[in-house]
Amino acid sequence: MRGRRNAPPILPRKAPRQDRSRELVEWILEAATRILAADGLAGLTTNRVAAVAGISVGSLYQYFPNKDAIVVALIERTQRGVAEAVEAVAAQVRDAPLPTAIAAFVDLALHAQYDRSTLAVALDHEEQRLALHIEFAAEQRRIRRSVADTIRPSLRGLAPEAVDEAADDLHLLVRSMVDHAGATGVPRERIRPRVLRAALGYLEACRAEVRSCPR
Amino acid sequence: MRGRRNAPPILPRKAPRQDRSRELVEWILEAATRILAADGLAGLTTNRVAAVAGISVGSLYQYFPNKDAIVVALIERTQRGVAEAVEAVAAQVRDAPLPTAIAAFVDLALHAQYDRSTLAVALDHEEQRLALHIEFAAEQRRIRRSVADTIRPSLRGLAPEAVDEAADDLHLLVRSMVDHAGATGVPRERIRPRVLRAALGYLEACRAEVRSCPR
DNA sequence: ACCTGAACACCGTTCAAGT
DNA sequence: ACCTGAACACCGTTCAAGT
Repeated sequence: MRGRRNAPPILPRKAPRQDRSRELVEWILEAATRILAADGLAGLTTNRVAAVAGISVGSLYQYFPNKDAIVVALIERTQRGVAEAVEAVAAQVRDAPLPTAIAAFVDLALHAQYDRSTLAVALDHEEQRLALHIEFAAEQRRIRRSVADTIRPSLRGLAPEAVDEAADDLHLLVRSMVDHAGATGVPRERIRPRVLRAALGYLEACRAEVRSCPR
Repeated sequence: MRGRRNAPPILPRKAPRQDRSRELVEWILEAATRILAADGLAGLTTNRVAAVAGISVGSLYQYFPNKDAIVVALIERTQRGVAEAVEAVAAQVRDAPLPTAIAAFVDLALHAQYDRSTLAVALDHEEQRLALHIEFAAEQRRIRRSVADTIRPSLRGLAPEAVDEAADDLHLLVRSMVDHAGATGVPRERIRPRVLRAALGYLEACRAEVRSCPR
């Protein structure tokens, strides 16, 4: 477990119980969102967030222990949206053949990568950096479950944990390829077949393994 | 081509032609290496680098236009080592069957991820951030060529550019899975078979494509 | 009890002054 | 021509002073 030592407190300082507090947190996140969308990470300073939110820096620090905590909160919010989208796709392709279902997931990833704002791109990078210090486990599990449910019928005979692992691998594989393509300027229609090949190839390899040593 | 606008000058300010200059650059990089190894990215400040290198900050800025340029230089140096290792492996498995060859590449990646210093981990993260502003193209091409040479015999009938793409995909896929496993604490022997499955599955999917529509 | 914002510590970068 | 390091601008974070 590398990189987990000395983890600074990154979570929100206190759960905003009162309405006013909740509102304040909302203002802060809204301000951060607007700044990120306009100027990216370079423009995001705590003083600017406070100014745009219409409060003082001191107040900001009452709700977030440091700057990263603001970014983490935004990432969590974004990830919730991603998890919901994945669940929606999973529901839609419940009875579709595997290649169709996988294609739907891949297209969702492509959409997320190619049709999105500076904001989302900036958050994506921070997510990778912060992932070493904090776990975005809850949303990760929702995504895993949706993918696992989708591929399970095709992997009959595989241990449940193996299906979960396959779902995680598939998720990572698709996301890595799509992210990298987007970052290096490979056009969407050029990367799509390659991602599909990787995803379906991986699943086919899993099936071959089941066939060769069934349980 | 996202993220390439406003690219600040990140390359070394001047090629150190004289011996003394070359020595200075060497001192700077050595100091940076030592600091990164000891304290990670958080400890890397230009003033500290200068102090450890035994020069003044001003001199440092004569050879590197900014802090990132130092990190980029270190990354390039590291990548040269990686490219050499890949080439060595490729030469070793030249006549081995495909699964053996792929396993050798995967083991190289596993070794790089699991048996390395704080320094390498820190550089890895910076590489992903800086990749948006600068291309580490030369070493990338060397790696691509080695992998492409290795898989080409198994992909007879595929267009040359398609083989290169497959090599890039394979590289990315292996590296992403291994990096992620290392970062989340998945033990090496648990991730190994999954990476092999992904890599070989992808290649098998490529071969299936060739068979279904030969040229 | 909570908000304010000047102040602190620190960092990347510059540039007038030296040699 | 090249090096030096104080100084500048700026940023994250704190805390004494207010209400």
